[in-house]
Parts: sequence; structure tokens; C-alpha cells
Amino acid sequence: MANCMVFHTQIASIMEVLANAAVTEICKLVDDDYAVLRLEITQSQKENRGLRRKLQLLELKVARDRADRTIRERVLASRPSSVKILDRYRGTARGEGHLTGGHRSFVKPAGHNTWRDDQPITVDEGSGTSTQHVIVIESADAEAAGPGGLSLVKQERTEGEDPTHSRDIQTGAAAGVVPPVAVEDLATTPQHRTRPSITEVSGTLSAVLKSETETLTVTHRLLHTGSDHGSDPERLLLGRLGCSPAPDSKYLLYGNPSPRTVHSHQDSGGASETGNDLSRSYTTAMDPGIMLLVLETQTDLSRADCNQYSSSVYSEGGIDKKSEVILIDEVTVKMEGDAPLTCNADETHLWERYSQSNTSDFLDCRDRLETNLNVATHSPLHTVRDRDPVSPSMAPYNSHGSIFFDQVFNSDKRARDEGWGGGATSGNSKEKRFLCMFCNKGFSCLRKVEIHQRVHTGENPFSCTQCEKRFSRQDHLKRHQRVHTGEKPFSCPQCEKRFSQAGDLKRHQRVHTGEKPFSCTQCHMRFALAGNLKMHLKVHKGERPFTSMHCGKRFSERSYLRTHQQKKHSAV
DNA sequence: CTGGGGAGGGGGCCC
DNA sequence: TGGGCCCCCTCCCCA
Repeated sequence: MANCMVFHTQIASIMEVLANAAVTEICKLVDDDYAVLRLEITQSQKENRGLRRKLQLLELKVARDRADRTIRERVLASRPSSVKILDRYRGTARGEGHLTGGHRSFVKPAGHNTWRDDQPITVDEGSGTSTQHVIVIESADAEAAGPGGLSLVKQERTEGEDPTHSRDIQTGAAAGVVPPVAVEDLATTPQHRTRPSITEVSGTLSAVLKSETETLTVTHRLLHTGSDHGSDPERLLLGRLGCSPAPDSKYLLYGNPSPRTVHSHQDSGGASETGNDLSRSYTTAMDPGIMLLVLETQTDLSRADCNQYSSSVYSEGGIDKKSEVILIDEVTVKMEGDAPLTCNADETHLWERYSQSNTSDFLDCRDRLETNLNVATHSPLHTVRDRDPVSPSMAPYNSHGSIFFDQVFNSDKRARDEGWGGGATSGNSKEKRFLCMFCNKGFSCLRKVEIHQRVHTGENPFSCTQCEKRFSRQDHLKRHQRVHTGEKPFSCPQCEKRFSQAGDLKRHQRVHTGEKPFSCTQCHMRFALAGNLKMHLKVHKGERPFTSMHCGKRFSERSYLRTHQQKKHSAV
């Protein structure tokens, strides 16, 4: 019995030892397998990340190629639209010329990459012919454009800072991915070349701006971006280029993340819609997904100062913070009452650039912006206010990736508007805290800026159901529709003539009053209409830009040429 | 050439 | 804040 007990004890001991050994072995196996498994998981994760990265790059490349192809097709299909752009922003450059002034630098819609070279556009300007070079913007890789979108860019111009260094920092992040931003300013020497305020942040795109003017020795900048419309909305930041607000003023330059309507060129109506064509192409080109910009005014140049310095070249190297400006010839004729005619032949349009934003601020802005984007508004605007002072440490590239362009295009209308006191620096009683990111014009509320920006973006959300014409404003559409309805609500009390626009009636009534508020300073002839005076001035200037192909006879107006040709034709 | 109208672009203001 | 209107300006066209 005792032996039996001992035997059982021994058996139990052996069983325990064996069990322990088995457990140990099992644990060891589990640990080994677990380690292997972990290793495999880690490797798989790494592989996944790598593959995902490759996939993103491939997708971006495909998207970019598609966008390039589309844009190339559009540009090739509508090559003349480039001239229409001139027309839009010069206001007068239609067809054969007929230019009285305006910008001497032109915007190529962003993304129209096939319009690559400096294409001289010959515009007959008065007695001479000016060869205008088109600003060329080239898109570039979009590889680093993160889906998160908004980028962070900071640009600083502090006294003594080397702007080259600043730019290098800003572009450096994308340098390995995209071609560096190239800006050529043929009018300036390399030493005086003003560094472009184009900051390639994410590599979504690089911009090549080439601008050259024949008669100007000033630098000008322009920004544009382009991307695949169908892909993730491009994020860009636009700086500004234009005469700066008053010193020490701070303005909010907002982004317009409007889900821009992209119109195909098939939408373009007939020949009567050339303007719309332009708008559409331009809209397509712009299509900014998000534009956000933080701006602090920086230059000491007032508008007048800009005018004064408009023909000089500014260098931003080192401590020079002055703006780049562009001199635009523009003839504006405005006559009030019997006051002498005023001809500002050297109306200037000014380009300047600068922008400042703090990295953290920008991230903050981005967050706000992205938050706002979730709101289903048509075109939410986002403002950033009270920017912190600029920090020298730049972090131009964030994880989301995006672009910052610190440039702005000024339309010739701007000078006029600001001449009326509507500019950002006009110091109106109403504080105009909201700046157009394109022309820096100030507005008192976001809605106005949004509407105004359509001037630059070409967005025409309101279309006529009768003729497919498109308008940037609803009231303009409504007014246009009187063309179809025949409605003429404004009637002249003197002659019962009716007009569709109140201004037309007012203008017409000069017929009855005999009022001729526009007088020529050369011959003291007076005119009831400003356009008539304008045409008359060509007589004095001897401007005859319209030449008959048949007999070589020259005319000051296209209509004269047309009449002449009709007579010739009827005679034959 | 001149006179004049049609129509569109754009800003400001009011409700 | 958005709609609507007024106003100014400009281009184009035609008589």
C-alpha cells in the first residue's frame, strides 16, 4: 500500500514536470511564432505603406497627365481664347486690336500647360505695335499633394533677410519632387531680379511665370495654378501682387473655396459669347479648390507712390521690400460737367507682392478652412485675422501639402475703381477688411469679395435659359433677360422712347437736354457720349489701326473699316 | 466722323 | 446675408 502511494507520488511529480516542460515549450513556441508574426506584420505594413505611396504617386501622375491632356486639348481647341483673356482684362482688345490701354501683361489660365512659350501677342496699340508676351504658367508634378489639402506657407520679408533664402526654404520642400519654380524677368538683371513670391509647397504644382514687356522695365508677377479638376481639390494659396494697402494696415485676405463651376468649351455659345468663352476657359483654368491667404500689408508705397515708381525696377534682394510694379498705359477719359477733360495716359497698374503668414497660424487657418468646407455653402469664404507676427522659421510644407502663390493679378478696372475710392487703401468710412486675393481690393463683407472675385475667376454661375449666356451675377442675368422679353421699363418722358436700362435712358436724355459733358481738349469739341469723345481723340492722335486689306486705307475705327469694305464689296 | 442705342461688367447701397 | 436695384463705365454696332 505504501509502495503504491510512493508510486503515485512519483507519477504525479513526473506528470508535473512533464506538464511544466510542455507549458514552457508551448510558451516558447508561441513566443517564437508571435515574434515571427509581428515581424511579418511589420514587414507587411511597411510593404503596404510603400505600395500605398506608390499608388498615390501613380494616381497623382495619372491625374496630372489627364489634366494636362484635357487642358492641352482645350487650349488647342480654343487658342484664340488667349486673346480673349487679353480682351477681358484689357477691356478693349478685341479682334484687330482697338486697344487704348490696359495691361501689358497677360494671364494665361492656369493649367493651360500647352501654352508654354512666350507667345508674343501683337496688339495694335495706337500708332504703333506692341508685342506683348504672355505670362506662362506651367503646372508641374502633383506628387506630394496630400489629400489633406491646405498647405502651410509662410513668407516673410524682414529687414535684412535674404529673400533668396526665404524662397529656397519655401521651395525646398518640394524641390525633390517638382521642378523648381522658375521665374524669368527679362527686364531685370539677375542681380535685380525680384524673387518671385511663388512658393511651391507641396509639389502639387509649380508655376513658371514668364513675363516680358517690351516697353516696361518693371517686373510683374502673376500667379496661377492648375490641377486636375476631377481629383482632389487643389489647395492653393495665393498671395497678391498689387499696390499695397496703407502702411500698418492689416487686411484679411480670404480664400475662396467655392466649388467652382467648371464649364466645358462645349458650353460656349455662339460668336456672341466670346466673353463667356473666355470666362469659361479662365474658370476652368483657375478652379481653385481652396484658396486661403493671410496677408499683412508690408510696403510703404501708397497707390500714388506706386504710380510714381511704376517705371522703375525694384529689387527685393536684401532689405528692399518695395513692390514690383508694372506700368500700364491706359487712357481714361472722364469728364464731369464742364471740367476739363482728363486724360490719364499713364494710368498705372501696380503689381506687388508680399505675403506673410505664420506656420502655426496657417495650420490653424487650414483647420478652420477645412471645417468650413464641410459646410454645404456655395462658396464659403474664410478669413484669417490677427495673424501673428512673422517668424523667420519657415515651414513651407506640411503634411497635407499645398501651394502658396504670393502673387496677384490686377485688372485694369482696379485702378479705375480705386480711382473712385473703392480700393483697399482708399480709407473709406466703412472698413474694408476683406481683400480680394487677386487684386487686393478691399471690401466690407465677404459676399462682396466673393462676387468680386468672379471678375478674376471667370465664374459665371447664372445662365440664361433662352440663350445659354452666362453671368456672374443674378441681377445681370435678370437684366439680360429683358433682351428676350423685350421689356423696356425705362421710358423717356420727352419722346416716349423706351430703354431696357436706366442708364440708357439717362444717356439718351442728353439728346433732349443737349448736354455734352465730354469735351476734347484739343479742339474743344463736345460730345454727349464718352465713347464718341474717345473715338474723336483718335482723330487727333492719328490713330488708324484698322487697315483695309484691299486698298491699304487705314481707319481709326473698325466700324469705319467695315463700312469701307462693305462699300467696296457692293461696288464690285 | 458723329450721334445714339444695345448690352454687358462691375461696385455700392438698401431692404 | 442675399437679393435687388441703381449707377457708372465700356464696348460694340448702326444710322
